[in-house]
Amino acid sequence: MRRDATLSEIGTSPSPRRARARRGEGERLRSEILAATERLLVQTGDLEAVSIRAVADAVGISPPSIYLHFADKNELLWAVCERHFAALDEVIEQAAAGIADPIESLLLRGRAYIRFGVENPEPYRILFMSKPTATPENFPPERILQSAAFDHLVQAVVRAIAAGDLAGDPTIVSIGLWAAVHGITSLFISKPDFPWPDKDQVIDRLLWTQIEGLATPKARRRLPRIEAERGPR
Amino acid sequence: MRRDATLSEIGTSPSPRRARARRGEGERLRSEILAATERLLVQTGDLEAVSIRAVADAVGISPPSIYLHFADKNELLWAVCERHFAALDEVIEQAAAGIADPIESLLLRGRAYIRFGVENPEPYRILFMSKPTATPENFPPERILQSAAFDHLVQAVVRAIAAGDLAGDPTIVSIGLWAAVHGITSLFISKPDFPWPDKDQVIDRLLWTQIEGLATPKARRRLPRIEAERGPR
DNA sequence: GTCCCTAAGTTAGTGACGATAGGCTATCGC
DNA sequence: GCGATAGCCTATCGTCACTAACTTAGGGAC
Repeated sequence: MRRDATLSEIGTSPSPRRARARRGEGERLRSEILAATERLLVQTGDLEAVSIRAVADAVGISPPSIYLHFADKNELLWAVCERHFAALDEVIEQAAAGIADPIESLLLRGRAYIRFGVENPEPYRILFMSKPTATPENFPPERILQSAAFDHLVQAVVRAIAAGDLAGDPTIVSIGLWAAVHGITSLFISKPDFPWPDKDQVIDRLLWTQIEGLATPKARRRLPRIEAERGPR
Repeated sequence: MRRDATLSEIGTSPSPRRARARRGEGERLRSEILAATERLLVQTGDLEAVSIRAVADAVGISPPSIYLHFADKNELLWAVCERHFAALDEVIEQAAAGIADPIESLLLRGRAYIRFGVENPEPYRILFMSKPTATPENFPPERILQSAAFDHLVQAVVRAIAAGDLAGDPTIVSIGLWAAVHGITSLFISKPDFPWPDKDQVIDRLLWTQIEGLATPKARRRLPRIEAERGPR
């Protein structure tokens, strides 16, 4: 629990005392703080290394200056992770781009989601595993529902339903898919030292189970072909 | 981030200075600390309210006395949550007790798991959503695999496979089921203010999707009957 | 009864943390 | 050249987990 990594030990240079911004350029500091925070968060891979003091030192300013641009530490962290949230949408869309088959699309989306989470554990943890009290007011939970990422998932499900491949309420189906991929992602993040069997095998089995469980009989007949193209069932 | 609830505000009486234990009864304090910590954790429902100072005050001792029995705060917290881990196994076994049908058993187990997690959010968070670095040495990740709870799940899956209802590797199937129920549980815990559709409906759809995705064609024919008895698909 | 050992705690303090109150200073319009 | 103010800083608070060193009370030996 005690902090055991001092600032110098985590590789941040001891702050060459940043030059003061010119008049009218006060907002420049805001983006410098954001950049430094993101760097600290991703490089150390440890939220605890991202203290207000550490960020201030990385930027080359005094700790209180951060509060000129962010109400508190949570707002700063969520401002950083909001970019990751947008990036999550992008990598998913990219993974599913050009895929006509609705079932294939959902499979590839799931793989991309899990991959992104595992590769960005600390942002993922803040976005989806933090305490409700830690979410600032400008990032209320309903923003997830209204987000591009969630909307794109629902749209993909709607297309699958329209094609006769899936049945049910699009929102509830989407939440189920989200829960499944979030479940394995968060377990991988929280228990990296768990004696996992082959992780790709675990992921594939989970995704195929979801898809097979959701698919209509008509779509189910198509699954072996998709499996042959896109990975094991 | 700043502490905003003082000790007096969370209902702990201001410590009547506990009587010193007699010789040879030093271990009594250990269980008193455990009990007080659990009470604080469950009553406040907030890990941040459980500080070493708060626990010490609740017991009626000075903070350093806790370190006579626990190496650090994490060890204390995990010692408390280990009981919850055992309790999780019990409620699941109780939920599935007397259920002969392997598929029905898995369904009821899933419901019990989710229910337990949602009803004990802070212990669940510590056990399954905390940082890897926060797990003390006497609770390594492989203990989950060796635990009664996980073993009982695998056994239930093995029985289902033996009955011809499921197919595949028992461990991987079990992990998939775990991931699914953990996913929705942890989302409910992290995002209580998310505009969820009816939560029971979400749970049922997720569980039925898993079961339908895992079931063999033979077992699949039995599902409508189970659905009629045990809740919607 | 008294001595002394040791179990069972305490007091005092360290350095980090998030956050706040209030002060200083360089720049820009005039 | 000068005042206003944007853009920061110094000093400090209260809390945190944790440690070092001290004290006190109980019980056996004599």
